[in-house]
Amino acid sequence: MSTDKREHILDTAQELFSQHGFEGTSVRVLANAAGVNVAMISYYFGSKEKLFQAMIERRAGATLMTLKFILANEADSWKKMEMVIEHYIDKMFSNMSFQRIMYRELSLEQRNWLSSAIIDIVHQNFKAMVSIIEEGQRKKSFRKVDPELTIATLIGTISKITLSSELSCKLLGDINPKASIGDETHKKRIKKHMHDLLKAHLLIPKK
Amino acid sequence: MSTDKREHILDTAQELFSQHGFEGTSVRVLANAAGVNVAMISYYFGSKEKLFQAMIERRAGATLMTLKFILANEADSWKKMEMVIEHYIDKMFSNMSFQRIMYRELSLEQRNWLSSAIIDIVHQNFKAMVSIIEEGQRKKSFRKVDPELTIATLIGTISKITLSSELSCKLLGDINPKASIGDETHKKRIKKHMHDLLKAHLLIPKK
DNA sequence: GGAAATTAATTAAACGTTTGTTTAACTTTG
DNA sequence: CAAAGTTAAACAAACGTTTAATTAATTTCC
Repeated sequence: MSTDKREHILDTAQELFSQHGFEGTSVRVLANAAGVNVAMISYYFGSKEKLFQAMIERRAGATLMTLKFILANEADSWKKMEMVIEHYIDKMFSNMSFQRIMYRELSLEQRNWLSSAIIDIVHQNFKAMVSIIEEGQRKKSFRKVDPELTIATLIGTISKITLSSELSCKLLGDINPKASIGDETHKKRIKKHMHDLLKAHLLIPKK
Repeated sequence: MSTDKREHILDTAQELFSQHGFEGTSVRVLANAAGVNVAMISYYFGSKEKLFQAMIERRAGATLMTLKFILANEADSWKKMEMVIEHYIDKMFSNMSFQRIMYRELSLEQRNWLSSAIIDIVHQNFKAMVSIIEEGQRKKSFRKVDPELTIATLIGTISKITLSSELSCKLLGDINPKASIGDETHKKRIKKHMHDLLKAHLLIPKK
């Protein structure tokens, strides 16, 4: 079984699931888009649901590694936080279709076995980020903010923008609709906003 | 046609669409859950899709009125902002199932006619909130923050938490899983966080 | 005011599609 | 020449919707 073709089916599936949802994507349309016979999906993956699982598992967990690397760093807490902002926004923007699928799946109460798996991954990332804030608070360089909700703000703001390009473009006052979201200008703007926001929120102002 | 029964079908639809999505909810299951015959859905609403539209239109636009009321207030900008935080969080928590459907729909590229309608509503709310920040900046009581992204943070943080109760409970370190999210303790905690966050972000610290 | 006529509401069954999956025959590959 | 890959066709089950028959409610008329 050629790995290329398998990967190509997974790529197509990710794109279509992101656009139309799992239930909204038929295996026939999917196979057509990937340029393979319908039977190949069962042949390669066993079933549509197992294809979905394979697609998730391919990408999941990739974020955690970089986070642990940042965490192990010698830098002070705010420097770490800056690195997390930078890294997390890059990650989200380069993985938009996958992020959409993941968060949509979490908001559904179908396929609970999958939700639990996703929650585990998200939870690990979340804890890693929270620990940076807690460290900063122990070192008295961060204020006594709500650590969990502060991270929820970071993640929530970014996924809000990532989730619907069409909406975001309109809200952020953009002219050209589809193309622009996720481009460098936007990314920079969001990075600056998150940086300013968390700086004002976390850092104790110097006298 | 009894309005009660129509409303009851819409209630059931909202609950099931919220849990399993539009494509994931069959008209038979829906009719069964509502305790009516399958044919009644076509009879009352014309089609499954028109039922969906009716369900959206029933709730949409309700937020805007209160916002305009706050906007027309005599209070200073920060007071207005505090009112928005209070009102918006209450609204989101009392309408969780509907919010899930709305944001899920926005992240899909199905039914574009509906997405546009939803975007219009969200956009109006969004603009109203942005205008408060811009007013505060004109009056020199708010800092030169990014107005659009600041509102995106407010909305994003809350919908992040509203979207998946299961995840939120785990992330916010809760013991009992389903029941607690959306209760008063949580709501207060989120309100305090948003209040502190936006205060630090928006207000110019006194010398 | 009550029987008759008319309209509205409700039902079970059937409709034609589309769904995900499997089969069996065929082709390519090592 | 056996194993793996690929195909079109067929599978049963589920889908949204419609039909035709029946019951309930409302209106009409004397």
